[in-house]
Amino acid sequence: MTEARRGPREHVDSVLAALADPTRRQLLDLLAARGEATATTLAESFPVSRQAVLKHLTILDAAGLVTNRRVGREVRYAVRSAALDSTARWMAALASDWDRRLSVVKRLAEAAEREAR
Amino acid sequence: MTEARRGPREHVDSVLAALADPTRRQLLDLLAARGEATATTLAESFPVSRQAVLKHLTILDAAGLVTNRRVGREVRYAVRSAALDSTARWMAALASDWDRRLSVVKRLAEAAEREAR
DNA sequence: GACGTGTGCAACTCTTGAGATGCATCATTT
DNA sequence: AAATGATGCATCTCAAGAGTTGCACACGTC
Repeated sequence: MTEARRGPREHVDSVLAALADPTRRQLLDLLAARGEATATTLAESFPVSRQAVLKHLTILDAAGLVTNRRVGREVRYAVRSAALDSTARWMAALASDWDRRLSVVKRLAEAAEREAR
Repeated sequence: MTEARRGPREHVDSVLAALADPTRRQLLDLLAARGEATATTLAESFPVSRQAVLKHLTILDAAGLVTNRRVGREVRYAVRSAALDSTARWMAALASDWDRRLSVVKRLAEAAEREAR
């Protein structure tokens, strides 16, 4: 179940929730450094249990930030930058949207002040 | 205490943690629409109490996403897009960094395969 | 200076999520 | 098919965070 189909809103939601945890960000960094790794391998270079790592990987997978493929008896995970990239774009758009609205409010305030004179 | 001085790492951390909550994102949207508002006013158009709104505003303030100024006996909050913008840049940089590392790993894998032949 | 309204603080409840443990299961290897 | 090593699942604990309620304090107004 590698990433379910969802609207952009829920997508952003899950990515932000996934990135909110410091452990998951470290995990992503480690994964990016190795290219591909299993939950068991990752847990060895990590201060938490394999099951904890697996939970995080499941969450990251639901957010579309990682993918997994089965190779023999092991499941290898890899980073998937697309979801992160789209969320970055969303944030940038939101930031500029705020700026737009704020400048509008500012203009209105100035107009009201001129009116009051 | 409008946004403490911190390194870029902790900054990103607090922004992501702040944005992880859906209620806070709605709150930011509402704030951006009004330009400026008090915790009491915001709570009136919101399904939560004033204290709950205030808590969220405190967290958003710590993340640098809002500012507050005192006007008479009320405290008015406003959106501050700078922190969001810088976090968006951080995410985009991270995404491209992953891409870079992944392509390196891919090249190494191909080289190893040629070697094996 | 008294009254009303908005803000600030503290304690409490309740849910969520991180982490651990134990055991079952499934695929390779001999 | 037996043994080994990896994954998968269920349950438990514990701490953090969202939300509420109640009350004290501060600021403008009459």
